[in-house]
Amino acid sequence: MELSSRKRKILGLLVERYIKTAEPVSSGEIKSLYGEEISSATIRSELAALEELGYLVQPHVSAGRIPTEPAYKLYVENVLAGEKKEIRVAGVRDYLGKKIVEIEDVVRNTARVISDATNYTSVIVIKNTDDIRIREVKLVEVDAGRALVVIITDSGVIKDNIIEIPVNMGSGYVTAANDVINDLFAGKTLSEIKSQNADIDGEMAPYHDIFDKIINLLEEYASGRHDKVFVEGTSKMFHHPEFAEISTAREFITLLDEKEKLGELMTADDDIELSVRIGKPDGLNGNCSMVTARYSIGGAEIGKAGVIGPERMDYDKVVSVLHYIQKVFNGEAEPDEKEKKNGEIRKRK
Amino acid sequence: MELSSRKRKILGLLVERYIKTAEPVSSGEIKSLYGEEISSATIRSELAALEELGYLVQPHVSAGRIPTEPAYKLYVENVLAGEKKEIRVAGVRDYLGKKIVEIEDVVRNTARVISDATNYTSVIVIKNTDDIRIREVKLVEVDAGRALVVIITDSGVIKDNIIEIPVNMGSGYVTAANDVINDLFAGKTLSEIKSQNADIDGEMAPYHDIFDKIINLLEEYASGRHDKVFVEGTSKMFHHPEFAEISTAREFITLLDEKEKLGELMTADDDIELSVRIGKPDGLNGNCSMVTARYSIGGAEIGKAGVIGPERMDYDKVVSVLHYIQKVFNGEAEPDEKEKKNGEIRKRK
DNA sequence: TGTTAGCAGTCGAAAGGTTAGAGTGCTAAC
DNA sequence: GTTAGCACTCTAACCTTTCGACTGCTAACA
Repeated sequence: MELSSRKRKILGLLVERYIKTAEPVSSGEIKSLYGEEISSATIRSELAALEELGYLVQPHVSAGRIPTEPAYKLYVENVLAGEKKEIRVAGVRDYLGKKIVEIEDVVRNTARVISDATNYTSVIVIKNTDDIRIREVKLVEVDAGRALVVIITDSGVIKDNIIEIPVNMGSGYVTAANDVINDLFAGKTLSEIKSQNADIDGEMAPYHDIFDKIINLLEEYASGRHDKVFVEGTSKMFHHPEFAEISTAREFITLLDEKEKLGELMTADDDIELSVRIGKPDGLNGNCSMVTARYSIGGAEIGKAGVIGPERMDYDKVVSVLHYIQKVFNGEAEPDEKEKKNGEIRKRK
Repeated sequence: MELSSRKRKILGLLVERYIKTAEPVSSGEIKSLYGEEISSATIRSELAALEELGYLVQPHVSAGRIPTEPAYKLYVENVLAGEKKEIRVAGVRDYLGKKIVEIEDVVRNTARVISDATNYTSVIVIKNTDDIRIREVKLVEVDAGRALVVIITDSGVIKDNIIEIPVNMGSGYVTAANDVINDLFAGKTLSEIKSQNADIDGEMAPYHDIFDKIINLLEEYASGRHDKVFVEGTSKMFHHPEFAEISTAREFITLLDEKEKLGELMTADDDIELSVRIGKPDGLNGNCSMVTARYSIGGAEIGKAGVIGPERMDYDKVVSVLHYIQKVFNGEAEPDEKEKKNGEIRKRK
């Protein structure tokens, strides 16, 4: 059912007001925000109607009204449909332009910037790419027909695996295999190696079996890896009155503490470029909301960045900030004046 | 001034009791804990004396007493001097024995185990080892006399550095330099490379200058890196009544949020094997304590693991747990029965 | 039919008052 | 030096009262 335009206006004002003050909004307040001349009694009857429709509730009879979940949803629809506010977040490029880059630092800094700009807790998930890079492979014969495999990758070590090897292949077989295999794997990513697969027949044939087994190990390893979750600005929650109650704060911190669960929550709406989830995203008990954005560097999707905060969240601001960060990472945002000067160098990435 | 043995006993009982209940302890309670026959009036006069000496305070006149900082310090001295409780923490070896190991996972798991075993928030710092491993060095001539250097290390990329190169060295000079330099650096750690320094005269001489410049870049990079800080079990703080007040909780979370500061705090007492700091460790306002232990793997010091909690902390348990973890990492702890079975394989690390 | 002023009614938050009980310090006796 | 006894203090919990913020309703008006 469509709302009358006056109802929509009143509801919009009320939501915005409540986002700002966190206090129930009275008919009088709306009257003074309304612009045109209108009596509070008229507003009261509209409010009563909106309450009937489920958009508002009263904490108690002698209080103003506060928005419900559907009201926020309606509000966010408008925010997303309208022009995005032009927000420029200072400091993002400072570290992106730096000469020395550690990926973790970039992520941590970005999370911090988002948190500082929005004043909410920010979460970034780096999706587990299963393209691991192999540094070294070692084969050690332990007894006839069995060899120990140790694989050193960029992110860790795969050890203590025994594989079967062909017997009766002569004394130098394992050391030879070690060299061949290591040549095939070292410095490459798993997908690069797999695409070589076709080429390794011919003289490599005797090692084909071992090759396959190691690929299996790597794939098992890749599937067991999990996304990395970064949280910044946890203490920001205390800036918002909904977390003044210790029990609410506890629930919130507990969620942030369970990184795996949090990661799943973040990556749930994976097909949506910019997703807003309002109220109890499954597993979150307090009335919280999450806004998450996919982000990619140079076209490749890296993961998700987002914000978690109270249902009464400044969606407009949060959406704008996340949108801006997205653009910066995609290289779409125009640089600031002062940045233009040394743009030539900075563009190299 | 030495305390009489009765005073010491009473103070010890009171501290232990308070650690358990978090409530002011009355003379009557101590009477019932005391063992021998003694009247509460006698205890009261002893308590009054201990208060005079600064070991106790009363929240108000009709309440029992709670220990002060000096009282905890005295108590901890006894804990550290006495035999460490034999604590065995389940699950530590589970992941240490795993076939697939990512360093971050080990750290995160360890932190989680410490937190779960102690019921406090746990912090682990991995000290920045300045022994970076270089994966690849690229030299690209940009114009006469200048080349762009890109260094790829295990932990990140050093880019956008322009160095001066000798002119008039012929057309192939930079590409040749690129190969030589890359051979010298790739796959080695910074300290390994530096120890090669002497050997690179002779035919390498023309590249010596570039070599030095790259070493400089790497050293600058190494000095700019910082320790990695892992926090687990933040929500555990809510299990303790001192954090029921929102302001205390906020201070605590804020500290945990500032990772750099936290890292500094953790690594402050770096010469002490197992350090206990009680009450306001500089920068911590709430009355908190930290217990930290150095830990090493295979002799090499890796960093620090510790626990942060209220001043009223179960020091005995925390010290025992950290001590046990230390032993496990040093390979000193005896394996459990069931672990002995597949010990041969597990010992390889 | 929609809008408005006026007014009675409701409810929470703040302030003040009372009570019960826990624990002390002091005193006097042993 | 130790102890029983007792008066005293102070908090936490509970009640009561008051104040004022808003509302819903009613009746009048355009």
